Amino acid sequence: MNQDSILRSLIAENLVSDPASARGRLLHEAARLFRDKGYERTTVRDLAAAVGIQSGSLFHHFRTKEDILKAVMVETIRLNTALMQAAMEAATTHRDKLQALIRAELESINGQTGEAMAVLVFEWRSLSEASQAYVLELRDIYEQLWLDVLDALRKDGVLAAEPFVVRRLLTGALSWTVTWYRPDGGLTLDDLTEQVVAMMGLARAEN
Amino acid sequence: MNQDSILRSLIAENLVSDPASARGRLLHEAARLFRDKGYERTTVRDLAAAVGIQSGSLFHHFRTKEDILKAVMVETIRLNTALMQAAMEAATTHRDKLQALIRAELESINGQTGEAMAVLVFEWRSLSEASQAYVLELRDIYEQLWLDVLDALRKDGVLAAEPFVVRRLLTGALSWTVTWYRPDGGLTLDDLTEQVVAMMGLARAEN
DNA sequence: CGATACCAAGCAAGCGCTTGGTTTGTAAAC
DNA sequence: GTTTACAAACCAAGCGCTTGCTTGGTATCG
Repeated sequence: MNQDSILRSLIAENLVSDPASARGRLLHEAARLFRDKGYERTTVRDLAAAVGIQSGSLFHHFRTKEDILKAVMVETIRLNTALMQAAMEAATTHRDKLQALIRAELESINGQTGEAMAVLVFEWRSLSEASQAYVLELRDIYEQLWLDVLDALRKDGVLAAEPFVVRRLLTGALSWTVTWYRPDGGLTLDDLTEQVVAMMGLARAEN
Repeated sequence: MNQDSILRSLIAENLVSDPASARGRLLHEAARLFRDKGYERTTVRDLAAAVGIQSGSLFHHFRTKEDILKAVMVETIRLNTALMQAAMEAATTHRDKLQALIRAELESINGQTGEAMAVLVFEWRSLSEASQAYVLELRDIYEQLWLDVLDALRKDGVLAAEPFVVRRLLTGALSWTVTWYRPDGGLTLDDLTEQVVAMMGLARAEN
């Protein structure tokens, strides 16, 4: 399953919005605005203008402004969980599975869904507690993917640190790339993936 | 020079505010509120109430609300640059210098100045561009501390990845701890420092 | 004809900040 | 040692504007 077919099957199951639909376009623009200016600084008038409607008309599609933020986050997590799963299943060794996860997360953060992923990281506090709880549940699913692979590497003796600590350190390291990584800067995502693996002392040459 | 004497000499030079002064107390409360609720969600009425004055009286001490955010960030960077420098000078080998820097940054993020450091990380976009430029200048000073040490480790052959990439990955990994690390969770800051070093394949046993 | 998608207008609340005036601390003048 | 002078610190009130959201109505389309 490639990225596109994963997206299409999620749309078919009504788990994410079709980017071509009115709702999908709004969520895409919302992600961009929320990332660029932050959730609080983005007004419903900004959001409406971005898709060419009146501010009041937004509330025909979403009950509240916060619902828009929640939808951005929920759909992003759903898509990325599916992408991670696919990426990992394609790899064989534990080390390659980790590399595949790192690569996939970097792709999520710095690729097509980057705007939405940045929102997920930096606008967390703007969600109501109830919504946070719901999003956290979804998150746990793909966190487990990481922990399983890291546990295996630990048992292989190639990872010296605690898996759950490593995962959290990696979450920070990879999320943070959104603030500095630019694909046109002479460093490809593959390069960056290798750098992360190298920093962990897991570079291929040493294996 | 211990932490306290560093703080006192910065106060004497008027580079950071005395925590006991009106200004110092306000900045402390502001850091807490900004971290807990975010800059935008914190009103000048919240800030004033936190120090027991009327909202209008704030503007006797600061020209604008943004000036308060800027002051929190600037003073935090000044203090931490001084702390980093001191921590590093106390160590001898390159590896120990790196460990000292990691330990010092974790302390900054999760210790006394943690609230202000979290603001520095998460409220960056709320600063005007002019203020951002000014804060960035201050930041460069201590980023160079890191790069020098990482360069040396690279030349020693114990670090396989690019120093500037490693620094950015570490920035993310360490900053992110503010979202999950709790000192009462059975993991001390020393433990955490060792975990970071271990993740990089630089654990002492292997040296 | 009924549902869906939208517009035009505006409301109530909350926002950062200003204003004019009062209290408080300090130190020289008498 | 009281008086005078003055600035710093603060209050009470509220202004002008923006905010998220509502309302009542209209176009579009199967």
